Amino acid sequence: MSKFQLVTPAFFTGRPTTKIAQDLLGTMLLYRSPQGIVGGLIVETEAYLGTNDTAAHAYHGRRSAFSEPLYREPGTLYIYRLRANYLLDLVTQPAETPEGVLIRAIEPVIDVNQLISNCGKSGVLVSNGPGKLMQALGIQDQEMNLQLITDSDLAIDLAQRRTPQQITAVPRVGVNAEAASGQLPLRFIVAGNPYISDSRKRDWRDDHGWQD
DNA sequence: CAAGTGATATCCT
DNA sequence: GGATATCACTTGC
Repeated sequence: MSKFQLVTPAFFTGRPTTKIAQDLLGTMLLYRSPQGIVGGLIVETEAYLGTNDTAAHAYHGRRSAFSEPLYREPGTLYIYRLRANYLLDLVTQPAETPEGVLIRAIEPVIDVNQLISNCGKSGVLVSNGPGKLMQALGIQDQEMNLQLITDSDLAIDLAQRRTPQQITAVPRVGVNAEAASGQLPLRFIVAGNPYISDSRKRDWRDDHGWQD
């Protein structure tokens, strides 16, 4: 059994959210599921920058029961439903600063068979999207919403971290290009990884974009 | 109460 | 690989 080095709330503050989003790439997302621990490497994230970000739930200071988690302490889980899907956000920055990072894709690593059977798919379809990765992990409710990651069944392990050869910043998905924040490159990907959502086969690398 | 919204499954070619 | 139908919830009016 390998040693863990789990991130604490301090990981989610002390530097810009854009930096935190990039730091999360290559870290190991773990979930203690009823069937045992499952997990994978984070390969795609998006930064959401609070009240000035037209794409953010907290744009213009909007605050409601729905967006409340964004205003809590760093390391708070923000799990919300978008139509038929559950999405996972990690809250960054101190309380009352409503910023966060959306986890958009992971590369399956721990108990891959369990991840596959949870979603009934194989290959990149297991986790190459924000809703799909939650299905693969087996999270299909909002029980952990508002929990601190350190108090939850989710964790991020730095001991099993891998280093991307190259991080590429591209515009976010589904953000109005006309809006002020539309073209900002706030989506970060591990270049060459097959599990990036909507990635092209020709962009994939044999080593999945990891060093070593 | 109506409008607006992103992700995915499934169909097709 | 591309097009399209289907899904549930939040917010502004």
